[in-house]
Amino acid sequence: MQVYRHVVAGELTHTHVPQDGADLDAFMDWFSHASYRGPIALDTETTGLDIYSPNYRLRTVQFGDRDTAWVIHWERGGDFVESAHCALRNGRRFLIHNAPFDWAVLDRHAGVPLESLAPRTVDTRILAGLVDPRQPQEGGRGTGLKPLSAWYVDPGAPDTQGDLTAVFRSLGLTKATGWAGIPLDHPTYNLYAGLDVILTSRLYPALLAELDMLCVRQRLIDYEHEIARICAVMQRRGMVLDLDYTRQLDADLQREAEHYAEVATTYAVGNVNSNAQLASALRAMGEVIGETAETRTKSGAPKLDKPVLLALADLNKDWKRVGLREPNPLADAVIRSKRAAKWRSAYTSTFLDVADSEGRVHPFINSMQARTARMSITRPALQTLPGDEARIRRCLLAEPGHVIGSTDFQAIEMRVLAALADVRKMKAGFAAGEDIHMFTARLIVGEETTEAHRKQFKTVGLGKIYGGGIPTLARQSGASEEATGRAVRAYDTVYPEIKRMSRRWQRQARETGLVHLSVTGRRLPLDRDRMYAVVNYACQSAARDCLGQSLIHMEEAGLLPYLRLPIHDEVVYSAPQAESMEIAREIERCMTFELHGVPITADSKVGGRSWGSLYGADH
DNA sequence: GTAATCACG
DNA sequence: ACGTACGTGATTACT
Repeated sequence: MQVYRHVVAGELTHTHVPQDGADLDAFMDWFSHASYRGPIALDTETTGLDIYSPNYRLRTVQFGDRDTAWVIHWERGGDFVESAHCALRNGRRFLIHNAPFDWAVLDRHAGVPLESLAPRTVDTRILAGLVDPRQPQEGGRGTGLKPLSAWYVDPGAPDTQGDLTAVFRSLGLTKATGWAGIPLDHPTYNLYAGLDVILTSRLYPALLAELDMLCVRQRLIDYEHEIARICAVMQRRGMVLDLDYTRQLDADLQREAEHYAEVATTYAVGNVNSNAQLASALRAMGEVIGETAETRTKSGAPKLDKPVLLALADLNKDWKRVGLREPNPLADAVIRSKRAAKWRSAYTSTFLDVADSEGRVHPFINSMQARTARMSITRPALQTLPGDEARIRRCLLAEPGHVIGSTDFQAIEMRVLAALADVRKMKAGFAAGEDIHMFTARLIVGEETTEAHRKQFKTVGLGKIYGGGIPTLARQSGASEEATGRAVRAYDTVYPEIKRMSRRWQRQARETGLVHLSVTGRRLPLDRDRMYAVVNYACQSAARDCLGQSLIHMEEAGLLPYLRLPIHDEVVYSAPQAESMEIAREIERCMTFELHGVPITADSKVGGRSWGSLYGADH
């Protein structure tokens, strides 16, 4: 038996690394008596993050409590696999920090279905996020194992991941190759593998005590674990990639990027991503850029973003000729080259990189990422695919014989605002089934309300949710500050409860440590200099919890196998063509309920085989 | 690492 | 006292 000793918070800990059958028997003996010591921490070390690539390997599985860890070398196969497998399947409850990752690894590479593991998992990352969702750079304690261990367990706890990258370098490996290349018996690798479970184990009682002290309800903790599990099922299912189309588009975009980059070089811009080169070249052509404060960035450089370049190229935001000026050919070439290169690197190339051997992408869904617990999707970032044309979304398909559907909440944040701030007239509008922005416009303008009025008050409503001021709203809408000011004052007159509730929430937060307690009991920390953001946080998090509750309804209704992605106020799914309308109706039903007397409603679109069929020119 | 940029709700 | 646009992921240039 290899044993490593390490002092954690002044106490000696032991990390055991079994070398033979007798050592594994000792592990099983420890494991079978571990029930006296509460839930066991569980972790894995693997060859990297590309869980779905064909040469991915599970290297070790670690188990531990507050002073003892066992690092089982899964990679050695035979009895090592047998022992770890036996422990994993024995029905015991486990603590995992960031469980969705280990669920996915163990489901795919250890034959432990997430249906078996997830219901007996407590995720310490979820617990930490319910205490304080902020990252260290936002003034929080973070939700990573390292910052949390430093806060709750031992300020001197090693940065097990960070320190290992230094070890990788000393072995001639990199961050990318180290996890796969480090020898299985490397002492630091094994010690740190063990420390991860020891730290997780020690985090647990500290977080439980904190949650208890803060009166965070168990119902919320359970709810988040269910949502995490549902999202893990969606990740495991993944989404079909149209490989031929994606390869073709990737090549087309590469040609497009290179062609326009070539054009840019004829204007002395050798690198279209260098704004310094671009600024001097545009000035040499006689263009006026960065002359006023508004046309410069924070650091004083001339602003050269998409709106600026589109205007120079005489294009509107739909990339159509305006006819206001002679198009600047350099600006035109640079935006086209940059867009093609970005679409390729962010989308098509990533799709091809992360696809599994069957051509499916399995995006990582972080079910409580933002401060408001909004979800995020990465590898690839499927929440941020271009919506103005369908080319990128066409890469993603429904299953064979299925079609893509999308059901979204209708104006969810406005409804949530009406419900939470108890906005009397707004609630009446929703209760009457009205289009809320038209309803508002009619309340203020009267009979002669036009589509332009609707648009104006929609902007004001969005401004209320974001906490925007008159100058920002005016800039957004293009209207004058006078007109915008009048519209905002009229809005405040018909819906006075919003401002009142904002002040009340801010006052309450000042009395309770700058934390707003959401309608679901979630703790939303506020920044002292941005207290006005409480309205946004309350609405955004309540809207997120509406989606979370809907996902739970959908699972209960047997719809989880169809679900593919949660996108803030929308779910995307793949449904058998013949039943697609019925499934869409069922999903709508799962997204329909009341919140404080305000109807929350949903609306579906059902398309063809590709996600792109719901977007752009195809639609 | 920070800033700038661009993609989304 | 007043007013403040919110939340993400990803890439690239530059220090």
